[in-house]
Amino acid sequence: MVTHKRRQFLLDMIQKQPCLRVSEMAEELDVSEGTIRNDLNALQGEGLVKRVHGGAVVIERSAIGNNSFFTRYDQNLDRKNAIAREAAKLVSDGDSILLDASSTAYCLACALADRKDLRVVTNGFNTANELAKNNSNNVALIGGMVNYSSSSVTGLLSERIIEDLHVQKAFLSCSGFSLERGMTEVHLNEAQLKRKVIHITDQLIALIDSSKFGKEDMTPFAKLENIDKLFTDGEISHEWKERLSMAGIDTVICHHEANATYD
Amino acid sequence: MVTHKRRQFLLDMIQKQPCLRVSEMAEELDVSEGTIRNDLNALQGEGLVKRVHGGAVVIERSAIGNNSFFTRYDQNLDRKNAIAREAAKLVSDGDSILLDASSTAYCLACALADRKDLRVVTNGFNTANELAKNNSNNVALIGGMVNYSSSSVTGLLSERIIEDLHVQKAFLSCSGFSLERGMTEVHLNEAQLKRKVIHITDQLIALIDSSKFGKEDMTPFAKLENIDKLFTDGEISHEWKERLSMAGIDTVICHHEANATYD
DNA sequence: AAAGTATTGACAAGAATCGCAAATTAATAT
DNA sequence: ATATTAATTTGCGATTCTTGTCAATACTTT
Repeated sequence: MVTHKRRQFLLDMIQKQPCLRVSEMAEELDVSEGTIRNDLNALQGEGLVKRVHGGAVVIERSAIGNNSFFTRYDQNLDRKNAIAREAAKLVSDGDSILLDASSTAYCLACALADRKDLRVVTNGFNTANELAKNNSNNVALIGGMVNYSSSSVTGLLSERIIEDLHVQKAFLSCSGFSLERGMTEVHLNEAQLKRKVIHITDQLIALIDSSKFGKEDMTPFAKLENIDKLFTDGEISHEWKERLSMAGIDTVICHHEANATYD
Repeated sequence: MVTHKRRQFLLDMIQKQPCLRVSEMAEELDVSEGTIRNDLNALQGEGLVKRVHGGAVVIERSAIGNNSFFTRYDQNLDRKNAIAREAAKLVSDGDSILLDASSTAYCLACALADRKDLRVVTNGFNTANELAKNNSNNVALIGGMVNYSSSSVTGLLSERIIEDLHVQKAFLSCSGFSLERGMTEVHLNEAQLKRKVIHITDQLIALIDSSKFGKEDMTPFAKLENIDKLFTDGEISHEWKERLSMAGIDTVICHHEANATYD
């Protein structure tokens, strides 16, 4: 309770005066610097601020669309950020990568803010926009039919373009995952696009938060053997951990460092 | 934080006064020149500035702050809305139309909110998003390289896709207009895209607010005889009204509230 | 063209800050 | 009252930032 209040207060402080040192905040609130650091990291986990050396800055939410993308984005944000943080380690300056239109991929895009000279292909508006903020990056948005609710494009135009591209790493999410059918997707269009992606990437990296395991949706697009690396979060069950291991899938479990706050 | 804040501040300084020496900045901010150099190099790494001997210049003035699309959008909003309101009358349910990424086209998109079953092609994020809110519409976003500052896509991908499409009406804006060179555009990419558009549309409808008349920018993309109809606002000078009339251009003057006058 | 001045990147020393993990304290449940 | 869990503090090695120095490079002036 006290901690929650303090964090709200911190948010206010940062908003009003964005050049505070950790030490100043610690003194102001009469707690140790370590606590402030914990708070700042927790707030970062919730996607409310971005840490910078010496403090934190408020995050300005992308201008495009106050639609349902961000409601999806808010769900399980900590898990997604944990996954994004780990997955980001696979990307170096100058890499060519592909991201889908999922909110997890958007988190990854945010986590790549300090990379340079990336060549990015994506079909997500917000992801494209986020990465295009950095002028050294080269961001290609795949064309196609616009889906307002997911802020993405799919369809024939997209698929034909994809065929002519090639990337080192493709980061794909899915709406369901099972050992039998691999990665599955609710929407046919999305799945078709992702199928094509598999053919034009050196590595397929799956970003699958723990809630997706055991669900099977309409359209499968990637079998287990297509997956080069799988990132998931710490909430995954022991059973599934076991199964993935047995299936020989290179799995990374991403724990979020900052514990969830409660009211 | 101090360092992040300082770098933001540096960006501002450079933007406002692009020929500052490192030594001046160092004194102004009360840090060593080495620090300024580090900052400048870091900002260059983020693709925000380009180093030059003695200082740095901004890469793209507009890309620094928040998404500049909406700052452009706010300028002369009345005029744009007047134009959009009139131009919208040309569009009926079920039409296939093309809109560019300009803020005027975005106004038009907003004015088309109550149309149904439109088939739309555009290269502007916000325009696409606005029209895709209506589920009965079919909105295609042209793929290509993302330009953050204008929230649009251009480039080779876009151009190839355009060639395979066809629309009844294309609504294009421009950054300059003269009788000799017709519609001109500051950015080469934009102009190239628009040139292609002319070939795949039955009608070209020009949306040109009065501030553009008499300006000539780098790249021409449409001659007078390409223009089927021209919409502008009431602030246009008598001279230009005369000239357009003499040139035989079908012009519509759009007044803020009252009805438009037709010549 | 040569001399003179300014600016540069690179490096190293020192300071500030960071993340991590273990220890301590507070809160809550048994 | 005691055990358990969450929150905070503390200490320490690692990292990042700042600054000053210095040789190399780029501009200016003569």
